[in-house]
Amino acid sequence: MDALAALAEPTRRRIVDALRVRECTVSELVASLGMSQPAVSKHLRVLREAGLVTAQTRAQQRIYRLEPGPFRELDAWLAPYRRMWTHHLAELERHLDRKEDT
Amino acid sequence: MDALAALAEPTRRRIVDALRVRECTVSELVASLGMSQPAVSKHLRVLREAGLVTAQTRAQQRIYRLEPGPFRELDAWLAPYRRMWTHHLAELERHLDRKEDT
DNA sequence: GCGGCATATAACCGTCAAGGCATGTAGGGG
DNA sequence: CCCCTACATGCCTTGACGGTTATATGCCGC
Repeated sequence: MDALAALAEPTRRRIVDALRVRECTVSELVASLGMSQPAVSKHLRVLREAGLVTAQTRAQQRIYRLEPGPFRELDAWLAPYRRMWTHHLAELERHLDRKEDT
Repeated sequence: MDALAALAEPTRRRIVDALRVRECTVSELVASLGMSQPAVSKHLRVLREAGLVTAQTRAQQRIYRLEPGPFRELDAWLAPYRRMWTHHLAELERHLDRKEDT
């Protein structure tokens, strides 16, 4: 779950949120984030090493896009916890049913 | 998504993994984690402030249990990304269908 | 009330990450 | 070739974090 650590950073979440809409070059991300270019490149490196994004070279530009794998892993990790609130919902329903009887 | 930052820590993930099975006192967590009690208490504080756990006082013990809310939020945040790999799977299926034709 | 148990907080230290600036590198255009 | 563009990397500083030991707080039994 290395992806989780990478996504803990607000800036990096902003990056993946942007990439979810469409793939972007570094310059586009720099513009939309209002941060220095080296800072953005460093965040992209972290995301790359976590496998969350990949870069494709076109001329001098690097086009970054999301990679689904780690998101699936995160989803799988979260799965057992999903049972928690579905169970809660079931309990709530039972409770409401009992109240309806009275 | 403050919960994400809290869950980025491996030790804190071990704690929530333990609490997923059953609610625990601090001493039980200290024993199962093999760490000093203050360290565990600090992690529990972070988890509390992120709303991931709540504590119930019984005598001198604090019984910690998971709170579903933030996990649901995390799930909701992840939802749009889920579309990503389901879409990929659909593409893969189409690809395989085409190969089957040849 | 007092001593002891369970937990929280305080003070401190080492480490690490995020941001800035300056510089390196690679590819295209003139 | 040269230079400019687009990006990566190195270095530095600062602030936050995880761990420790020592100490405070809160609650029970006697």
